[in-house]
Amino acid sequence: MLSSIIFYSLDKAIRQYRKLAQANIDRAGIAITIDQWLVLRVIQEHDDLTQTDIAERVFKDQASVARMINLLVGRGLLAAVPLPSDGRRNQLRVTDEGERVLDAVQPVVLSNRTQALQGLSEDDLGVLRGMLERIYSNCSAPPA
Amino acid sequence: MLSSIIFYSLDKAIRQYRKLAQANIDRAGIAITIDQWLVLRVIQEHDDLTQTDIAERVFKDQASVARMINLLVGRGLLAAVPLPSDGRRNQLRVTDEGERVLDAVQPVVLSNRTQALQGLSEDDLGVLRGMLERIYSNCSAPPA
DNA sequence: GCAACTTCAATGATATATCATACATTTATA
DNA sequence: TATAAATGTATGATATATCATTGAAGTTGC
Repeated sequence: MLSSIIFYSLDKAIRQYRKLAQANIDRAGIAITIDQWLVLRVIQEHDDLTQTDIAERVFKDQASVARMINLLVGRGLLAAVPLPSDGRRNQLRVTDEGERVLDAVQPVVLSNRTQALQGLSEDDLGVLRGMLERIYSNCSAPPA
Repeated sequence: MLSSIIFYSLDKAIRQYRKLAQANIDRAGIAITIDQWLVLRVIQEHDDLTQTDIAERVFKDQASVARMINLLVGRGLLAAVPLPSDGRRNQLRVTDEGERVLDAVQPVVLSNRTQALQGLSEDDLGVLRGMLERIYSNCSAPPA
């Protein structure tokens, strides 16, 4: 029965994509992980998000994001300065070095996607995305 | 462009499914993670695999599998006895307790799948699987 | 039969992932 | 305005993930 292997295929595809993506980033001599890259990009696009907001967007836990942010700050890709308007928060900003890394990663990401999606038309991708979203919402709802 | 979000959707779907699955297993009062379950099942079905073989099947690293096996042995779900024919290996066997856990998890897994795949026909799943396998093989090949 | 190679498993190092909790700071409300 | 509730961040505990290495044990080729 197909349902018995669909999650296996799903897992397999995403893992292999991650491997490819990470390998190509490494090969390009860029020292960042895909997850770090994703967090950095989210912050670049929205510099006013809380850790919880960021976590939601990258589909991770707030605790994970807190630790990734620490790491990125430690590596000089991200700057965190206390926010005067809210004593609990920091203003996060991608540093110049961080911008350089993001710029360097961008073409690699594009070529990864191209390679990964060879042979799939825009229509195919629309269908694929629809089914994935369906699975997502099925899993989000309480059981029938 | 759809390609820019397809991996996001993929990640989102699989993560949500994992959350659902783990929540339902927890709710059933079964103390096992999905990954542990998967490893245990693979061993149940093939009791003559090396850690590397198992790792390949569950799409993880040999080191990860080694640690999971240790954990499962520690929890009494798995037994490891030295293999006379090969001093490097252990014979792995699911214990009675392990079998009980697998039996208990089985219906939960089935109902998870049913819920997650609501509204998708067998044909849909065939198409989905085909595309996922395509992505997988695209990512496995060296870049064109 | 032994040296070179391969395979198998274990482990240190590093980075996550998640939960639960702790603590500080805001915000809401009685 | 005190106090309660909510929010934001950090961190301990535990489990993973991955890479690189180690070391033991098998296999091969000569």
